[in-house]
Amino acid sequence: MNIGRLSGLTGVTAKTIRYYESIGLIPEPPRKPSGYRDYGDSDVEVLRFVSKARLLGFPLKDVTQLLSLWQDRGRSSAEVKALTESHITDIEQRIEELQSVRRTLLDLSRRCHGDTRPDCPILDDLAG
Amino acid sequence: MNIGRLSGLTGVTAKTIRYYESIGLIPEPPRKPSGYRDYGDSDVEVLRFVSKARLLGFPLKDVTQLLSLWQDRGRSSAEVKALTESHITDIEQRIEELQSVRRTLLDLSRRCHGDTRPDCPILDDLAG
DNA sequence: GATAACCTTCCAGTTAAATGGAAAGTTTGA
DNA sequence: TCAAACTTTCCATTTAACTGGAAGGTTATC
Repeated sequence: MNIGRLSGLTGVTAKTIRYYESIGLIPEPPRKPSGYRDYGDSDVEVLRFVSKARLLGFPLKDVTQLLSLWQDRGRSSAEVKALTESHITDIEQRIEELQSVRRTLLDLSRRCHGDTRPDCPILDDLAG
Repeated sequence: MNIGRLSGLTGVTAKTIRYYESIGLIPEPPRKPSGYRDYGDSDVEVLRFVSKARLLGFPLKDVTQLLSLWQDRGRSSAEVKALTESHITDIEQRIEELQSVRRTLLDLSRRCHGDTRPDCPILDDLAG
């Protein structure tokens, strides 16, 4: 199938599919005599796998590893789990940073009148 | 004072100070005969303000606005609060996205044996 | 008077993950 | 047959906020 069809079946744009190929994330497909890329059904699976992993926030570097683990019959699930846990840790770190900032901002915001007067604890804090 | 001193007093690198000047976030200071930038005490305050706002995750676009509100005696605190609340909303959105992903990953990870066997619900999910 | 430690500008590169667009070839459908 | 729709490669741009580095001028210290 053409790249457009693969794109339609996976929700990944043709542009992005070529990009994934260019960075070695997915293999180069065979070409038709015209030079058009010629994908098979298994490419649909691969690209869906990639797309799902991206939706779960795995960076492309991790996706590469996940893909190769997926295709490695001799893998240990421990490897996959380790990768995932490390990703979870990253996410939790980011969440905590955001929550800390959020608490500070909520506190400042709560104490700000939010009316026509210029007095503002938010600015006071930034200036302090 | 020289840019290095301003940097030392604020924790913002000289490189970044020049960058802030280049994008119009902070004003161009006068120059000494040598061409060196010559900052005053008020520049320390301004840069500390910027630095604090950045630590609270305000994008530079917002920092520009906050700075000008700070320097506007006729401001209404409502403007500052609105900016802050909009930023809080962004942060909450990001937190929720991360939490949703986190829940999914935790669930998958919990169900993964994490041993030498290849079976892995994480890969199954990505492939499914 | 030398040498280190500053400072200057300017241009390019970083990160991550795509996205935009031009110019040209191919296929499909009326 | 002709035009629309698709595909190709290649190069550049996007976002945000810096950071690196070269080449050269200035100031402070020994």
